[in-house]
Parts: sequence; C-alpha cells; structure tokens
Amino acid sequence: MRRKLITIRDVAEHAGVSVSTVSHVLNGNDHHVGVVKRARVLAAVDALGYRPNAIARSMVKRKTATVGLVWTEIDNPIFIPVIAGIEEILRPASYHIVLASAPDVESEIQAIETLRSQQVDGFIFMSLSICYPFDHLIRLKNEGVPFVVINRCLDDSDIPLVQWDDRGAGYQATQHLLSLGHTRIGTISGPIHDTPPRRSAIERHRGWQEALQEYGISAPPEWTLVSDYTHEGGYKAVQQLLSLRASGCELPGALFVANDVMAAGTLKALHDAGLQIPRDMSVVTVGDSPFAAYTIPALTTLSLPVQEAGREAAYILLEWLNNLISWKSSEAQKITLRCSPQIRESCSPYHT
Amino acid sequence: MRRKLITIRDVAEHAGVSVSTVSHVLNGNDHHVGVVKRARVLAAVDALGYRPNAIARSMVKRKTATVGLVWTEIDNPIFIPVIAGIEEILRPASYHIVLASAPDVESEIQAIETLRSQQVDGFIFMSLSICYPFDHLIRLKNEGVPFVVINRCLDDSDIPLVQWDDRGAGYQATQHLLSLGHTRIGTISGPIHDTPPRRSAIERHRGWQEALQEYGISAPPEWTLVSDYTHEGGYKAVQQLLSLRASGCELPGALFVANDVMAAGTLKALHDAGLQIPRDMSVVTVGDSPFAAYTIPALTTLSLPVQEAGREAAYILLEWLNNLISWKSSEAQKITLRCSPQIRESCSPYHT
DNA sequence: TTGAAAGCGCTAACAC
DNA sequence: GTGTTAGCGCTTTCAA
Repeated sequence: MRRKLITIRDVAEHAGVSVSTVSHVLNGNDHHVGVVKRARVLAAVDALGYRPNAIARSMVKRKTATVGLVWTEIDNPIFIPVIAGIEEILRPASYHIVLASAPDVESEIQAIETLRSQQVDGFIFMSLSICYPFDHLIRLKNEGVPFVVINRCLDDSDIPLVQWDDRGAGYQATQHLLSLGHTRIGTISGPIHDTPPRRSAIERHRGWQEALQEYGISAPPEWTLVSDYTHEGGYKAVQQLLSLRASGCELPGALFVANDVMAAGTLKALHDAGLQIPRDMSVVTVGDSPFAAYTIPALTTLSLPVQEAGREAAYILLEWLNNLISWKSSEAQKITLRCSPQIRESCSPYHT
Repeated sequence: MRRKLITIRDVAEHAGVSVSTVSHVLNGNDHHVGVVKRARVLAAVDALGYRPNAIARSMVKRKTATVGLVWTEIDNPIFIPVIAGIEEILRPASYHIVLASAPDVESEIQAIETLRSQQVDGFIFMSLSICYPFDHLIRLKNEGVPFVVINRCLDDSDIPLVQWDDRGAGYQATQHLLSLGHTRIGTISGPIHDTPPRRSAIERHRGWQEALQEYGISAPPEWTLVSDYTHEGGYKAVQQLLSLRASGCELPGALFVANDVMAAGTLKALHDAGLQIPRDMSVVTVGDSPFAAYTIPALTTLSLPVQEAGREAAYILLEWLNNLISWKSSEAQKITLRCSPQIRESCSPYHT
C-alpha cells in the first residue's frame, strides 16, 4: 500500500517556518532557534505524525548508523549470546544491525559487497574460528572500511580481533584433570584436520598436549579421537574408544572433550555402555552452554566469554565509527578473553 | 576514513555516455540501449569498481528491500532456526534483514518506529507466544504496513500469524503416555500464570488436560507443577513433586513436561533423587532441541516446526511485498504447524 | 536509441 | 534567528 509520506516540508508548511528551521529543531541544533518557532515545529511534527526519513538523512550525511553482521554457521546457538553482547553496546549508540549469513567465503564476499552498497558504516564478522582465507578482509581494510572480527584466524595480519583463549581452555581443563591425580588422559578433539582448519579445535587440542607435556605425561595415539563438535560425533568417538577394550588396550581414566555438545554425547555413550561417570571416567570439557549444568552428571567445563566477545567487538567497532581509532592508528587490537572454570560433577579424583 | 565514492556520474563520464544510459544498463532496461554503449558502460563499471549506492536507489524507489525482524527474548536459542528459515526465503529474493531485539512492548513500539524511519518494507515479529497487547500492531496494520507475526497471541484480530500447534503437542504427548497404559499422569507446565500470559504454556497445558479428560482420567492438583521453562525450574518442580512422598501422597507414574529445557532439569532432578527413568517415571515433553536426543535417557518429545515457521512467515511477507496479497485481501492467513512425535527413551509402558 | 532534467527527503552552507 | 538553496546518488519521465 503506497501511503503518502509526510515530509519535512509538510511540517515546515504546517508550522509556518522554513525546512531548515525544522531540521535544526529535529537535530537538536536549536540553540539558534527561537522558542516560539521551536514549539510550533514540535507541535506540527506531532499533529502530522511526522517520521523523519532516515534514508534521506543517510543520503546526505553519508552515514547510515548501521553495521553489518556477517556470520558463518548461522545454525550455531552460540551466536545468540554474541549477538546479545553486540546489541548491548550498539543499541545505546543508536546503531542498527543488518544481518547476513554466509556459509562460505564466496557468499561472505557477496554479503560484504551487498552490505557495502547498502552503505553500512562498518562490519562485524563472526565465525567458529574457521581459518578461511581472508584476502577479501585485507582488501576491505585497505579500502578503509571499519570492521572487527570475532573468533577467526587471521595469522598476524593487522586486523582487530576478539577471540577467547582456546588454548588456555584446553590447558586449564587438562590441568584440572591432572590436579585430580589423573595420568591416563585421553581426548575427544574437535575437527582439527578440517579444511579450512578450525582454530578453536586445534588450539584446544594443543592446550591438552601442552598440559600433558608439562606434567611429563604421554598418551598413546589411540586415546586421541578426532571428532566434529556434534553430539553424535562425541557419541561415536566414545564408541570407538571403548572398542579398544576388545583389542586388549587400556582405556584412559579421564577424557578432555573439546566442546560441551560433544561432551553431552560422550556422557550418553559412556552411560549406554554401562560406565559410571565420573567413577569410571572423568570428563572435562570446554563451553558452558545452559544445558551443561543439567547433564547427568553435570559437566565440569571451561566457560567461554561469549557475550563478552560480542560486547568487546562492538565496543572496538564503535570507537572506529566515532573516529577515536582508525586503520591509521598504530596497530589493530587483538583481544583474547580468558575462559573460566566451572567445577561440577563430571570429574572425580584419580583412584585405582 | 572518508573515501571518495564512485558515482554513476563517474561511470557515465568514463564511458562517454549519459547517466540515464548507465542507469538503464545497470537495471537491465537495456533493450533500448545500443550494444556498443552497453559494452562501454559495463567496461567503465568494471574499470572504476563502481558499486551502486543502494541508499540513493531506495530514496527514489521508496523501497529498501529490507525487512525488520523484531524479536522479544533475544536470548532464546530457538530463534536461531527461525532466523535460518526466514533467511532461506528472503535471501534468494534479495531482501535484507535488519535485526531489533525488543524485550517488552515499549521497546517494540520504539523498534518499530525506528525501523519505519529506516523505511523497511515490512516486518516479522517473533516472540515466545507471549500475549503482549498488540494495539500497536493493529495501528501498523491500519497504516498498511506489511507484516507477519510468529508465535504470539493475537486473539481473532485479522493479522497474519504463523505458529505451531501447542495444544496439539500437549495433547499428543499426553496421549502417548496414555497409550502406554499410564493413568497417573502429572505435569510440569510452563509459566501459565504469567502476565502477560504465555500462550504456548497455556495451550500445552490445556492439551494435557484435554487428553486426560478424553480418557476419563483425572489428576490431583498436586500433580500440576507450574514452572518457568528453564532448566532450574524443571529441576525445582521435581523436588517439589517428590516432597509429596513425605506427606504420604502418591506420586504420578508419568510426567508431561511442557518443554525440553525443563525436561532436562526434570531428568536431572529425578536422577539426583535416585529414581530411574523411565522405570520409575516416564517423561514426555515438547520441543526437540538438538540436545534432546542425548539426555539420559533420551527424551521422547514432540518436535516443533521451528525453521518451517520462519520459512512460512517469510513466504507470506514476500507475497505481501510482491503485491500478491495485501491488507485489503479477504483475510489474513493463520498458519498452525503441526508438531511431530519423536519417540526415544524417556517413556516406558505402565507397569505395577 | 540517447540525453537532460526533475525530483526522492533531507542537511548544511550561506545569506539575510 | 531564520530562510534559501545547493546538493547527496539515483531513477525516470519526457524530449530530442
């Protein structure tokens, strides 16, 4: 339905003033405007139900007060708190969020292109730490477009990045096991061999390795199961692990599972196989999704500062948009947020 | 960084043609344009790296190819698949999504106002079936703005609505229990007494009631626990239920839990109390979140057509935007999507 | 087949 | 203080 728009000119006419006066009043430049006319303008705005056209304004100001949010893996619930964090910062600053999901680099490039033609003022890219090629981001940078990236590997390129400390998470988780006296510690890792690689999976795995190494402990290769971050993957990995028994191999007494979703699958598989957790197997993981406190047993885990990552990213971008920082300024910020341990029920001290 | 924009005029100049010719070529109205000039324009576009300014285009076309997505309860992961469904339809049609979270009616009204000034072409509202007042939606309708609502109570107002069949879900879930021979069936309901009310909680509860009634079975009031859709709520409700034992009351042999999140809490509480599921208590629920197949035991549940709801809503809105339907057309579509049962492990036949 | 020019609704010089 | 006016980058009559 094509409704007739009420324009600033209508308001001006109705108030018996000029458009620029209306504009001044509406934009708070009213130190130059007389009280009488000011009131008349406001009254007219009210009477007419005038709604300023942000498009027209963007047109002349060459700013849209909009940031593009490009995410890979739209189906991952972890992005909900990230978005919440972003909104928390961006909304009070009157910025809007335009969403674009981009399952791969091709569509990401496409999305950027479209959002740029939409004149967004900046971007936030978020992914599950997938190591996509990022030439297009470098190009974007060189064109002076403000953006920040959440959770993705960017090598040592000078691009602002917010991520959480995956290596530390793996390390702390494993160390927790070690501190309980465990020495036979296996792992169900995330997709560490994927192409493109997943930084988080690789880093968490490395954290596990480093912790073991530091304690002078080694684990046989059969105790490393490579999986895929899914419930089912966790479940199957355990089945595979347990099949070691048949071949006479010893089982680990504890497991570092690279994320909480797999850990839920792990718990299930262990239970289905008749094992008791943590009596027969301690399980520690990374990621503290809401369900993690309600699995059986409740998961001991490292919680990821997900919402905080959203906030930080938004905050950095905002500084950009307010011209407080820019690509010119010394170097891009890299923020690595620490994970914090949640001790619950899935680990017990080592016992013979 | 203020970069010089490349405009259509630059392209025209570079190609030695007029702006209108460039415009024609770019918009596919090139049946009137000579082959030579056409090629020259395209070459110039390429050479200059010209990116049409969508804002300027919106300005004159008075359309933005953007829809506003307003959601209450931004923190609910269920919206991820809804968004995925919406994107699935809207993206191929070249529509963008602008996000606005609005935790209450006030901010919803505010969000609408802002998005309208941004000239979005239409809206999708989604909520967890909360019965907010909706005068502002009626007003929006009367102004001819296209929109559709997901999962919210709108009484019999003539507004297009997509929802899932909550009553049927409660009914089917309970019926499953009945068909297994259960007669002592309690329920942990969602927030049925909230203000504003939650339609889904009320409807699912009613479904439970209707099923019992139909089978001529009644449940004592102590077997109805009112909770809040959270893990913790489910957990505490069970504790309360079990405290009945102390007062010498009989326990139900089966439980209809109104959502899967509470059901996870339920399972946990039952387990912590030393009960075996489903041997000591059958549990059936609604909502088939990814974790539901990996609880211990796996949840028998009714899965909600969440992504489909997103698709349907987007589809209806798209018809609006394409002028295939409008507020003028006979009446608004109401779509109620059926839920489908997932039989897993948490229910067993009745036994004495 | 092509081009000139009039806006779309608004802001911001710049006059007065 | 207030008003006039020239654009912002684009589409679209309307003439040529």
